Amino acid sequence: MQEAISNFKDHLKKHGHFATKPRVQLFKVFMRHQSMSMRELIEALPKQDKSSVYRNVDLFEKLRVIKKVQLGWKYKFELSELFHEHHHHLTCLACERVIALDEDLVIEQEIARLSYRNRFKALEHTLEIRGLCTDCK
Amino acid sequence: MQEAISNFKDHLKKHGHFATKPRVQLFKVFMRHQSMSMRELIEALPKQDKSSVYRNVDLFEKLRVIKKVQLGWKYKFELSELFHEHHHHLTCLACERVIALDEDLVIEQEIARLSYRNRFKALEHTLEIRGLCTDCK
DNA sequence: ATCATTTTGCAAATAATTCGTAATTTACAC
DNA sequence: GTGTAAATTACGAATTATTTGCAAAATGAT
Repeated sequence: MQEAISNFKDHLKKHGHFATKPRVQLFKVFMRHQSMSMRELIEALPKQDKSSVYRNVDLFEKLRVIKKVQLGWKYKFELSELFHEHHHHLTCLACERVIALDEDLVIEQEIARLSYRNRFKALEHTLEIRGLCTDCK
Repeated sequence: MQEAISNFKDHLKKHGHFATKPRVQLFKVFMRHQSMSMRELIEALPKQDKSSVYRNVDLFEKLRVIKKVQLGWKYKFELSELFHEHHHHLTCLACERVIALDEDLVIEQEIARLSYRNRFKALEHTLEIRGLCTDCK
């Protein structure tokens, strides 16, 4: 917990940015939630001006602190593999429930193989499987 | 080509919607392009009112004619596997170039396995690998 | 503590999306 | 083809989301 925060601060500084209070607060919001939409972030930080939230979300994305993920019809943000265990998503198109899957070695390996074959340096990836969950199908 | 269009029309009718001229035009735009953003769609159909484009994109998404995909920092729409060969994406975060990969059996199989294990009916999926292409790394 | 620089908050501008409604178009029965 | 009911469209207006400019506040280094 504390370690993640100081890693985060180092990450910002290493890239020439200040580890300000609003940024740490934003980071903590991401630590508390699996994924957050822009609207949810703004609501979770009522003291902060929303343009600052926008700016910092952009910055976090550029620095790969967070990444954008699709979840059903929406897109949200969540901590990148630099700050959180990697996982994949099953999203129910009916009830919009999201099931997070643990890292899958078969898929990770295949992604490594595909990247290598295309002389591509893979930094991150997202896999979303959309369909119907047990209750909805 | 013609066949895809009549399949599309049947698909609409089967689900209780009219195969109108604006919808067929929109479908043709998707046939001509790998992927399109909302803005690109509106620009590609200057005769159509943009609220109609929005409504039809929503409808297409609901009927799974198209699906939303992430491409780098943006998201776009492209024909779903019902109307186009399935594929995955490598996106360069620096130059934003997108490399489309052919269907990959290892990944498809693993997705089938994961879905089965979670009693989930998978309808579609998207995989995006983000990183740096040969020229940018 | 001081200074140069970055970042924030605020207000205003711009862009994206949704909504209401009248006019048009569609599918279908004749 | 013509008529008809229902769906869909275009248009304008309203909302919502995102971006921008700038003064004030906060940051890290000295």
